Amino acid sequence: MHITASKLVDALGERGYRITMARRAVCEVVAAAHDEHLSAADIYQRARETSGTRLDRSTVYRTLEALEDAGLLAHSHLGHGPSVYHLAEDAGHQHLICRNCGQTMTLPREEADLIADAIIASTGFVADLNHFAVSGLCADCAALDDI
Amino acid sequence: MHITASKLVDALGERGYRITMARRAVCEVVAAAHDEHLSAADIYQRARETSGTRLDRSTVYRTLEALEDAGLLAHSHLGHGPSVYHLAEDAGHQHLICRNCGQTMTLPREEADLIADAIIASTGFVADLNHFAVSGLCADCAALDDI
DNA sequence: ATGTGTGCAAAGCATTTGCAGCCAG
DNA sequence: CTGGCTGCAAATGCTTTGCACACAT
Repeated sequence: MHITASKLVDALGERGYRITMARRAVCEVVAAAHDEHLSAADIYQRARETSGTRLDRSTVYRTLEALEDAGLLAHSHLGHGPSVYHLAEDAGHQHLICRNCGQTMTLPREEADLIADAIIASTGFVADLNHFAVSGLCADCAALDDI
Repeated sequence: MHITASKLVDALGERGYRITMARRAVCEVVAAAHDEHLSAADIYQRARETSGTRLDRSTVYRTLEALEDAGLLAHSHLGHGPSVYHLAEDAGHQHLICRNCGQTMTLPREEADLIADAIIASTGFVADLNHFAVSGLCADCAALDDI
């Protein structure tokens, strides 16, 4: 099951954050977008559309920061573009982004966990895979071998 | 042995790039900085100091681009800051950056290769580890467990 | 009432681009 | 001599910040 917008809002409330229209709007968008890779700009645009409210980019950033602080949301850096946000519960996988075609895919959680375990065993470093993507060539582009 | 500035310059020449003062200056800095993580701003500053020449940021970026195009240089994204550049021959390891103390360390090449192999086996994706860092907590910060 | 959250505007930072002149080939 | 390369300046894209007012508590 996926977390609902009201759960996000409630969690913010419990953390001492005030519940406002702007925050509600951002929570709706974020909750509705499970699995999608939304940039701050995407969230801003959708939040404006769904809630006719007047809403500023900076408010979106501040709300996303609050959600991250509350441990409900996380952002990843997929490539050279803007950061993308996703629910914390959707985390744990590793993003793979093809430097040739730009396609992004994911490495399943179990695989990612194996890698994280290997890194811990060898260095003691507790890796938070999925914060940064891994760049490379997808199977299709690698097959072209003329990159 | 490490590559020298003149080898970098020569390689640019062979690729059809013209040899200029600006390019020489950038090559000196890059060749002298093996193993260091230099941002474009660092390179700009050092290149200005070492070669009294007048030099512009944009020229540095353009030269770095030329060096990358020639396969001599690569850049990595270590964190939220600027990209860092290093000689292509120094690549192959995976950067680990602690989200708490900001310290960066490296995962040895053999470990990184094992991971890359696991990713290929499971998805066909040819990972270029070391382009993006892995975020997480270093052993020391993880031990604090109050993050 | 009080101070947190808001929109607005402007700054910030890393990087890119347009352009007219310069210099390597 | 000719086009690639330069410095300069300005623009870009994403994100952050300062501020006075608004509103959730």
